[in-house]
Amino acid sequence: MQLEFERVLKNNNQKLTGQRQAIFNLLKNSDPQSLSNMLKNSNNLFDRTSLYRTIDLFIKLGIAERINIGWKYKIELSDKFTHHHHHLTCINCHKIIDIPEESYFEDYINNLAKKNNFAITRHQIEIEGHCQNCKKV
Amino acid sequence: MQLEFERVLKNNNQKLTGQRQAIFNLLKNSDPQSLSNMLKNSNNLFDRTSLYRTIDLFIKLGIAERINIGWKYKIELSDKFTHHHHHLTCINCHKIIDIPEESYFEDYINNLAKKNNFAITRHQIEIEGHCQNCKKV
DNA sequence: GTCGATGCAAAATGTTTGCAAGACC
DNA sequence: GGTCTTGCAAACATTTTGCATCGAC
Repeated sequence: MQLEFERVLKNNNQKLTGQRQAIFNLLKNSDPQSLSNMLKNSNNLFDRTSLYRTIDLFIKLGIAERINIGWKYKIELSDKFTHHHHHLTCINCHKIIDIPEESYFEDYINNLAKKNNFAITRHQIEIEGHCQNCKKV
Repeated sequence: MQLEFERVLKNNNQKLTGQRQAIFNLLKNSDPQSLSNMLKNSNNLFDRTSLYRTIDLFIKLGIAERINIGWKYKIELSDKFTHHHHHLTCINCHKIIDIPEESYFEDYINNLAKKNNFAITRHQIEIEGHCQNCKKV
């Protein structure tokens, strides 16, 4: 995981700086996070500006992904570092449930692309609703 | 379409004001739009604040939907006023291609929700890549 | 006439930019 | 040491809030 991170940076002629490492560490083993949350947890290891620039870089290099949740978005490590998956988002408690990718989705989406003569670089399925707990209310 | 709009407002004890009508008109028969774009086209019929408040209301009432596109988002009328569909977004020319929903995919997602004890209110599939034209480049 | 919706101003929040100083290779 | 990255400050963009006024029902 750490090695893969270093490899991706090197392959793209990008330096491994303390800030980039700190941001990567925050994302590692964590639920998807908002930028403001990451800033709070920065421990002064990086500046707001660097965070924006680094997240931008991580997304370009495919290290991280942006997932949209209602009006907001959060960041998580990409499939390279986890496994390809999608999300069920609870609109009440904001819990995010990972759902594993199933080939059924892939096939469906690839088919769709072919029909439309479209070259996919990324896809995202977001499902919103109420989780088990919040349904009761 | 206009009637359905009025019906939804009335059912929810919401007033049909000039501003809400103007914003609805902007969304009608249009590609998904950003809020800033809608403001530009407001013709001084509504204020920025009202736009935010109205879009918020429209989304709560299921009149409009927010679709996320990379770092930004746009607004379009909901399925009630069009047909349920998803989007292929070209990351080069930013063209948005509508793709119709297919029932077997619905079924699949509903199943997924049942397995996770989750009550779906909305789902969205966003696919990014290069469209037919931009593939050539 | 009542009550909720609006516009305005201003604050809060989120994001980007220019540039000098610092850190990685 | 050269060059890319960073932090800072400040600009810019986006969204929210309080409050007095207005308008739909």
